Amino acid sequence: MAEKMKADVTKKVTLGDVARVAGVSPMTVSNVVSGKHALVKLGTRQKVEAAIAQLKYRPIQSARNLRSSRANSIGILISDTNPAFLADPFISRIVSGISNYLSQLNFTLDVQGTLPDRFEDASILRKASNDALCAILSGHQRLRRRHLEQLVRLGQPVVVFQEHTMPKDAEDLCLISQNDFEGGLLLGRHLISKGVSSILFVKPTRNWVAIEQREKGLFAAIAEQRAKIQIEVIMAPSENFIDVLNVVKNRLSRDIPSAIAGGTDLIAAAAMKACEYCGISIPESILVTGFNGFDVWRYTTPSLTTIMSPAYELGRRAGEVLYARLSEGQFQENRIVLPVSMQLGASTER
Amino acid sequence: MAEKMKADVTKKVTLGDVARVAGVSPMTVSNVVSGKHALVKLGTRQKVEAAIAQLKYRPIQSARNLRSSRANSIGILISDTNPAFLADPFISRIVSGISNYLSQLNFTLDVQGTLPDRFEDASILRKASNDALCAILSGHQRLRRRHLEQLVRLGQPVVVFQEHTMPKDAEDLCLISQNDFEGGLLLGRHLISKGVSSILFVKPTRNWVAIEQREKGLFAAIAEQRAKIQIEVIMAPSENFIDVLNVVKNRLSRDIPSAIAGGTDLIAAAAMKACEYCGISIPESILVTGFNGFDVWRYTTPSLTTIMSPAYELGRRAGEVLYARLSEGQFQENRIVLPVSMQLGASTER
DNA sequence: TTGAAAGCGCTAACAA
DNA sequence: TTGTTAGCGCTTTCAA
Repeated sequence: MAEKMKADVTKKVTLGDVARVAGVSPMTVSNVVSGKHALVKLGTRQKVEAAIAQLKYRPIQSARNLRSSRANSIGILISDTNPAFLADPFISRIVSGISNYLSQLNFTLDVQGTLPDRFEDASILRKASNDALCAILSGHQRLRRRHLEQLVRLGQPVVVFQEHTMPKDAEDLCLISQNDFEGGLLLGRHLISKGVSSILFVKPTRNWVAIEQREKGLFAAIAEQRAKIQIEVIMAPSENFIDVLNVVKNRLSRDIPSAIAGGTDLIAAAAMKACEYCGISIPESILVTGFNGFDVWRYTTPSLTTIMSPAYELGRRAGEVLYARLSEGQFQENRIVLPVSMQLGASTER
Repeated sequence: MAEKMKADVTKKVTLGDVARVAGVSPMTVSNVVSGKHALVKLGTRQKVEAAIAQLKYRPIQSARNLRSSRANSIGILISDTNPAFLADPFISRIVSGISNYLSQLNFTLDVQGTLPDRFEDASILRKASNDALCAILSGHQRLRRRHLEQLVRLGQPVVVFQEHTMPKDAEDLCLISQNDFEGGLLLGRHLISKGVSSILFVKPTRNWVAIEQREKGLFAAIAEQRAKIQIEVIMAPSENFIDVLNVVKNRLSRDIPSAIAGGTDLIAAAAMKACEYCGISIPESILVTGFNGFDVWRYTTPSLTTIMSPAYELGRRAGEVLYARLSEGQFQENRIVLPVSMQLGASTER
């Protein structure tokens, strides 16, 4: 008896149990649970709902998935050298955006991080458990290209963020990115309007595509204005605070450009510290801009002029596009580029 | 013929297909795929592995899960008012930690965010698709308590972060938190050692448990030293930068305490801006401390003395504890509290 | 060490 | 509007 009671508590409740209690067939319960209200008379539905509540029935997803051969689940694989891969504000916002969008559609989001050189062994790639995959790549161009091709070869819908080169025969792939070029352009125009005569662009040695685009945008702004502006690019060994600080301090000991454009907000923040250290006041003696404003720009002194990233929106769009792809059988677009906007701060205010 | 080829490409490869190609039974393939190497002769295994590679076979998770009634999956439900719920550095580190730990065990992590008042309707709670659940709660004490009880009633293993009160009859629950009290204590002792005579603790109106603990720790440090130190607590309507800035500016117009302890790093950063605005220099005229050092402390001017949060480790421990729970049938401990450490910055350096 | 049989819980397809 | 039948792809169980 005790044995039996324990079993009652432990054993999972099935559709059949609900059907028995409600006095209907399993199929009717299935229709209620799946929200196919048109197929079930109101009174029947209420009986079923009562039985579901009484038994605390929760559908076993794996059984639904197996039978319907849809997982109602998307996976996202994130390549990053930092074990706390979600700590990157760009990444965390993308993932939040896609997660929220999918939750609302009753989809699950499986999140997995990987080191760039372990990408190909990621367990999420080795089992078929998601209807589609997303990825954020990192590492050198060649490596990212290989990973992109591997994703395409899986033969399922794929969305990749912040990549630009589309592999051949990749119909079931959609690339989503923000307009980094435009961001560089906006900052360049802004600095020119402030009358700068030289710009120092600071980027990490390992420069990824977005940084390249930002740099190109900056150059384009200068070309566009036919302005006689010196532009110099220096590289820090990493995006690490101390590394950037030292490189910039060292560079500033030579002479003082009229503006520093950081490849990212964190680079700009470290550059600002370098200016402070060298006794160069911002914005009086030098202007500073960042890129991808999330929070840092608020906390720097002075507050930082930067480009606002639509990262959350990137994730949401990925959700939309994937859901449409799964419903309609193919992507409507294979490339989506979202606009950015400039956030003015005190660091260029004069 | 074209039809058939298309079908070949599209149709999913099953265990049976692999078995046929390898000339063995499905059971043998299953044993190879599941890594049960002791049960399969080396030569057989190699044949099977060749067939798997040739067919690009990936096991259908839902079928495995259904048959074995284990999902190899953990869900995490995060209650937060911010849609970009992963943008919080504490949360993003917890999730990264658990994700990495589980990936390595071939477990999946399903991530879902929810507004605090929608918690109970979260789709992750309405379907049985994970072997266990984690949660990060938010909102008022009563609400969080209700959510905790709801989680326990699901009848599956649950880990909840940063909660302290254990509901009755909750054997299958483990609470994991960092030692916020100790953090407050460390900061309090540090400030006392610097000879402060008054401390202003700044916290949000909506004060959650961790903040309470930090405050208690601060008070305990003072009690411990029998020091004649004034301590005053003020509340900002939110953790929002501008809100904190205004509240602190307003308070500083009255008089200047010898130290400000922010309930979080962001609060401390805003308080520092307020000091700057009021012409009060840090650390000469006032000391400032934060809490939960992730990145902000590096970028403030001067750099901030703060408590380093073991958030990533919290997540990793959750993974460990859950895996052990699933293997052994019960939690070994129902409460885990991880230590914190102090990070000294220039904001208290004198 | 390998294989055969059975069935996990659900829903597609069809029948009534 | 409801019910019946069959089977999704895998692993448990047992037999050889």
